[in-house]
Amino acid sequence: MKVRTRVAPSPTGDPHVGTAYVALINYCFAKHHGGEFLLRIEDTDQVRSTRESESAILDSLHWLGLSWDEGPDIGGPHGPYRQSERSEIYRRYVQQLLDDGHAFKCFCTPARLEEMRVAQRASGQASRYDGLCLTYAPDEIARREAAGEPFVVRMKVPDDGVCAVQDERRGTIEIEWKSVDMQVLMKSDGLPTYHLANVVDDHLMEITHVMRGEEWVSSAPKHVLLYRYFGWEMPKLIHLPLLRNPDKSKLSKRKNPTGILFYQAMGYLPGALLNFLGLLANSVGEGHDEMMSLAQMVERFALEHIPLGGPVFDVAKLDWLNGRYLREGLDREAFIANVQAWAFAPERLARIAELAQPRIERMSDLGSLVAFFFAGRLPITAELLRGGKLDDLAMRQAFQLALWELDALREWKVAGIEIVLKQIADALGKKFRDVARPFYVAITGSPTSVPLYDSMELLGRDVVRERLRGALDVLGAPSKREQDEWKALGAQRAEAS
RNA sequence: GGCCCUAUCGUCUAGAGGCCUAGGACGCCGCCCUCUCACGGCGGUAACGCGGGUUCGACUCCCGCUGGGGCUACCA
Repeated sequence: MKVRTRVAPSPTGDPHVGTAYVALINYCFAKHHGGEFLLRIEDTDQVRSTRESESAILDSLHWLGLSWDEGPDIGGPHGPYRQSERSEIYRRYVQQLLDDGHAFKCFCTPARLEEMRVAQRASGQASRYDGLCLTYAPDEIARREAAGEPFVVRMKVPDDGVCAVQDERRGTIEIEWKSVDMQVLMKSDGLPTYHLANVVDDHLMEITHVMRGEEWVSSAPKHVLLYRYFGWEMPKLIHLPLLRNPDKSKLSKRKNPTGILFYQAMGYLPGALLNFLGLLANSVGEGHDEMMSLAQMVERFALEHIPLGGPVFDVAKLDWLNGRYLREGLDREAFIANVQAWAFAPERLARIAELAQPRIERMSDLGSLVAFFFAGRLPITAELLRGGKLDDLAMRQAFQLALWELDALREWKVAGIEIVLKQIADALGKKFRDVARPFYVAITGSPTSVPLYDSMELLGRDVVRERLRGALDVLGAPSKREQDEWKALGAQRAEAS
């Protein structure tokens, strides 16, 4: 049987290096065995999923040099490849489970469920649906449904015994059924949850090997059970380690740049980033050069060399590799072409020109005026930040608030950025003019520069986040306690507006 | 709190009972090259978390502890 793997990102934010990591492993494994690799979009979360995010993810993976045999952009024989377009399929399978008595309708309110969980936790129990709606007679269920009560569909889960999950890399993982929750399979909006959609799609798309993040280990029994209920053959399971921050916690943008777009903006070469992820995905044997192409990674790929412990994303090593790509991997022409594409892409250059042209008297003024567009972290000093009217506390609060609110921004555009910064001034009870100054310093490196919002938009969310974090570090990163207090500032603002 | 995963230099890792006085890569330090810097070359620093077993022998197998991580949603 032909090996078929997939990567199934959820389009709920900026493209993440973790997605690329999982995609790379799935790609290498499939291609190493002469199989197929496909991409599926898991956008069943209507609230958080966006089309912008989806295309950003696809673009990023393409930029890295990854390609797929089937996917939402290119189609294929098992489509559609976007879960939001497969609702009818899931509805049918949910109905089948209902008919077979493997699932049931649940009318419990969020409040009741919350109360139940609090009680369970207090008594040292695993959090698990207590089965109330399982006790209703058919006519009771029909009555509630007819009355228009919202409901979800949950899967039935055995009360006793253990579920043996077979992981091709980790061996057998045993989890007691009583610690497995009666998972919601279909939300009250009629859309499936991950668990149902994932199992149905993997089966229909003939996936043979599911290689996914370690965070899914604990819900694997639910998937095993669903395959059993449907009478389908289980694909092989391989749980991949999670990439980590230097402090070993799960890689997060709060602590580290996690966006593929960030590495793009910083001038890393796609091959270098992909190569680096490959180093974390599959150890290179001694005597082999660590610098390798995708084809070489495919060639050398071995399941048993996937690490089990979560590797720290070590930017220093990425930097070294990228340096080699820059000086060994490119001839003079290619180097120039890359620099041109990175720094002087036509639209970007046009925007920068628009900002700079009115503000210069000699073309030689250009360098210092717009240099910050072509830099990573800026060498900001506390003295420079302190030149305005805000004291350290106010500046730190402003930066921290900005970090939070800017992350929550759906669209990274001038308009949204402006609103966020103005609201921060309000929340702090300061004049916007005074609040703006430290932002100019943090973002552009100078209190006087080209317009701030445009600069921020052009720089991109990830680079802005890094610079704000850098400025905050210079003044002193807020303590846990300060952060808790400051969160209220943001909340008050939200209520007021 | 409950359940699960995991554990070799600061970091990524090799190691599948004797080949280990534990190897490689990044980082760091030193030397060389050199108009500076970088590159490059050479050398150095640095690890088997702890305690019990099993065995003639354990970094390698088993158990416990500890550390780290994940999950615990009508998010994925």
